[in-house]
Amino acid sequence: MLLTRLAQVSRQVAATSARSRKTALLAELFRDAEADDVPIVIPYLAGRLPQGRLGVGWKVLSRPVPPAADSTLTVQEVDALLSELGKVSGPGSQAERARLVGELMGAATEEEQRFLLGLLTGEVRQGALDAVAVEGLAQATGADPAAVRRAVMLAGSLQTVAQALLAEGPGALERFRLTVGRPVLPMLAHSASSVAEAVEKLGACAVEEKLDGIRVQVHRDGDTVRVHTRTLDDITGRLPEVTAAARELRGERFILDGEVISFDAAGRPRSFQDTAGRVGSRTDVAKAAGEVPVSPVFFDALSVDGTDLLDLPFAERHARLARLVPEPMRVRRTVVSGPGDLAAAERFLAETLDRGHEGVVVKALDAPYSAGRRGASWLKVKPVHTLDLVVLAAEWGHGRRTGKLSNLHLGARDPDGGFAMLGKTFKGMTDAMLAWQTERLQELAVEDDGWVVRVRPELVVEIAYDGLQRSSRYPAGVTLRFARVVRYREDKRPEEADTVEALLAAHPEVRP
DNA sequence: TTCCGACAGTGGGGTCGCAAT
DNA sequence: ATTGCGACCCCACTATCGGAA
Repeated sequence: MLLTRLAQVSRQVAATSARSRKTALLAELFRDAEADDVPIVIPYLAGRLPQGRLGVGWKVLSRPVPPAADSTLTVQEVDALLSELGKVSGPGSQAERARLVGELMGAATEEEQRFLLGLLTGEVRQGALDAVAVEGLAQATGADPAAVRRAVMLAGSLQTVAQALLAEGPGALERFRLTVGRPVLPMLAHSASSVAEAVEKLGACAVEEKLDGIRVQVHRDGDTVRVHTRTLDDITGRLPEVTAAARELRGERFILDGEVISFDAAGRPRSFQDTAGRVGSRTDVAKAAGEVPVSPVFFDALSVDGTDLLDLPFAERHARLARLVPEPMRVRRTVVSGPGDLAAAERFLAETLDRGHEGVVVKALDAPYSAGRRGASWLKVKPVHTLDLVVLAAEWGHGRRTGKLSNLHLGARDPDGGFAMLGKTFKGMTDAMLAWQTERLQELAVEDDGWVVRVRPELVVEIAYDGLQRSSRYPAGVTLRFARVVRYREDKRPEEADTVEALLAAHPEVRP
């Protein structure tokens, strides 16, 4: 199949807002794909490369290459070249990657270049990713969409399911069952603003501590243990403690879901930055493990001794987990019967925060494990802090925010009477707020370099955030975690904004 | 007819590893 | 030795579509 066909469909998909139309366009393309093209066409139209990321970013891609006049590239040729690109390493590799990218782009028409650019940066922006591709695949093969979705979650891969489905038809879906050793997409949580709201929604539920570490899925089959992240990357080699812990358990075959986190000598959780740095270390794992040891803490069991537990209610899955995993290796929890039992849930949250954790996850006791979904039956509750900060500058937005001032630079008052930048945010704004702030900030503008618009520090904005973290980038030595706009405070003057000093005093556990 | 679940988009900060300087 | 880039951890929030209620 020619690349131009994919580029055209991608453009058409982007041009329509109706999901049903997007699905139909993808289905038509998938039907036409030859068997050899399927493993390439499917991921491409889901906005991903089958090879994963290739070490090519904006630096290389921003160099313009004159487009070809005619469409001659086949998807096979593109795939072969990108596979080659992925193998390049060592001295001179940046130049070699740039050369290969230049070769590819030079053979592509303007429309094809745009499509390839989206694929290589992971930003196709066609309003359709995996979920719409799955729907299109079901339509193309006449399979039940829910069955296809489930197979994709269990296989952890759209491409594998697509190949089987297009080659063999809907019967092939049977093959994709939960298998020890093959990672499945993990279940995710929604947010709730309070424990009361969460318990009200869920009724009988477990309230579990939420650890601020790295999500892991641990598979053990006899002596073989594999550890995967939320995106199913294999990180077994970086976490010898987890492998050892899994081997100690009194079960030969299982899949467990949990979090990896580092505790200090006093048993308090280390900061997310410390845990993440440890888990990210690959070159000298033994040294990293000596300095920042990590522990697995589990909260769910997907499979035990060959039995698939996914469709069992959480209460039963947890009972199996408790039989397999001793207490210190399980998340602390309390079970409440419903809104009448709210006090117990609130008390548990307070204790969890006292122990230094992030918050809690409230889970319905009767819910199955919804692999790959952001199920409404898990609700996380974290305390939210707010500050009144001053807008120092704003950046012009992209995509649907083109022409709008979007990303705000936020400052707190510093001791010299000026403002210290604490970070940026683009979150929390409605379209109306975007329009309003674009107008208002341009009135305050003192400089516009086409990217950042600096403004007189006069506009006060209320910002919600999850906590402070160390920063080497910002002048106060700290930055806000997950900052988002709550509302503008036109009733406040910049002299009334919060100070760096007060912020640091509110978070004694973080020292710049 | 209205409501709500699921998705995609719009980007944030830190840290590590690697190659270039 | 330092710097810059890319990958990958963590993530919040809004708009929109289309099926459920």
